[in-house]
Amino acid sequence: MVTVSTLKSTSRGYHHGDLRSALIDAGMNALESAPLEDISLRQIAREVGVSATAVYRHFPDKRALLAAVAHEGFERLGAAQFAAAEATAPAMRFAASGRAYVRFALANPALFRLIFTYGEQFTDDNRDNLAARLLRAQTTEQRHGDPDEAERLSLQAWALVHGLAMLMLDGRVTADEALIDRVIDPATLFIAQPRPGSSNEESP
Amino acid sequence: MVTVSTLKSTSRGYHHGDLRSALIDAGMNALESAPLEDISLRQIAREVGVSATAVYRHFPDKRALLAAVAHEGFERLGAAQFAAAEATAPAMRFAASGRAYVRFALANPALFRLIFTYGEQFTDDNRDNLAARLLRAQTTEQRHGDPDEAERLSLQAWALVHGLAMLMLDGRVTADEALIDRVIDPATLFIAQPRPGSSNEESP
DNA sequence: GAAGCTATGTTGACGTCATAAACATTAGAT
DNA sequence: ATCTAATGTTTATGACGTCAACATAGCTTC
Repeated sequence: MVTVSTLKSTSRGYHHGDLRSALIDAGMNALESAPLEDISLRQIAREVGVSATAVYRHFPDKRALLAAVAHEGFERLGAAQFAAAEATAPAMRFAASGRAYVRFALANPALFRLIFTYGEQFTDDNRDNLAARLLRAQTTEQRHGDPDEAERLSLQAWALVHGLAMLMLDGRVTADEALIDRVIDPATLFIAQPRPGSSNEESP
Repeated sequence: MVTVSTLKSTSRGYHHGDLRSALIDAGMNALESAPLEDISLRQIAREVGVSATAVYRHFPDKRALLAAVAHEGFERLGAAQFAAAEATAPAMRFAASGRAYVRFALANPALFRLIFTYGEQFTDDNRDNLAARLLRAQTTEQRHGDPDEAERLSLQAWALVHGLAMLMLDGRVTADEALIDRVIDPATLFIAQPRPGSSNEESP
């Protein structure tokens, strides 16, 4: 998190050294103490000790700066999930990385919102990041290699944890650790395989 | 949606007649053609044909005006879910109201975001609105009256559809009707009752 | 080394925003 | 009819994102 620019910032001059990284760091810091809508380009520039317009040498606009912060945040989210999975027994890893997702959101509310609000759209280039690979691997294993079912499970699992995180951030659901465990419960969620002939069983 | 104030607005004088409702209507309209972050108090006032500061006679600040719009939006979301459930065979109603939730979000992206960003916090007074009652009734039926399990299912179902809606709005998942059906699939979601002793069955 | 080019900063300005204070108008009660 | 409270307007303040014009300094090339 501390970059070359941070070290250089005490020592002068007209030129900063690594302003781009410093701006991203400052943006990340700002998000830790203020909600997303209060983050201003001018404030970030002030933090770094540079004029507001200097930002435009490195980013086309405010949105692009925040998108860079979001990118870094997304990496951290993936890393947090990965670490949680690694620290858990294999059979529980899927649920563990889901819980890590929600906990990350609660620990970094503004950053989490930023990731999904100002985040870059997914393209073939960036779709395959750490978190996505982890999810894909886990769901493929859960579905014993069936790619369609793994795809479905991926979406269901992602939607579930993302929705829970959002509802908790927005105060619609109490942000409580026990509640996270209760919602992300492998025993009550996501039937291992669709029961044969069960697709239309719902109609009377 | 068209209120008295809208009708009176052509025949105006110094006083507006029903400015409060007119501002809410104008806010609702604005959200249909602009993203949430572009909505300004001044623009809404301009739309109604009144000075920006007149708003403060009816709302303490911009946030309060938007909260009023959010309140109205939440009612509409609940009504959309209710209508979808009514138009569906009883056994499919739970899934139908979930799909309606996601479709409402896709049809009203800015309003949907507003509802959960600027929405009032839940209190004992307002927690029990139309959507909440519907969800509670449906989950209680699905769990044959077990209140704990109904509570859990409520959260799981809400988180799932909310997450799916958000991911689609944010462009992380393609906003596709078929995909909604695939994710909200009663056959692969939410085991009817937790299987006895199945908590640790996840390991291969 | 000196000269020049280019990357990287700064200054100042513009239009917009939310909001506050002081003032104007009008609808209703007396 | 007059008074008063509710409801709008004008004007002003400070912050914002962004643009255009200008300043500085680090690097390359001789």
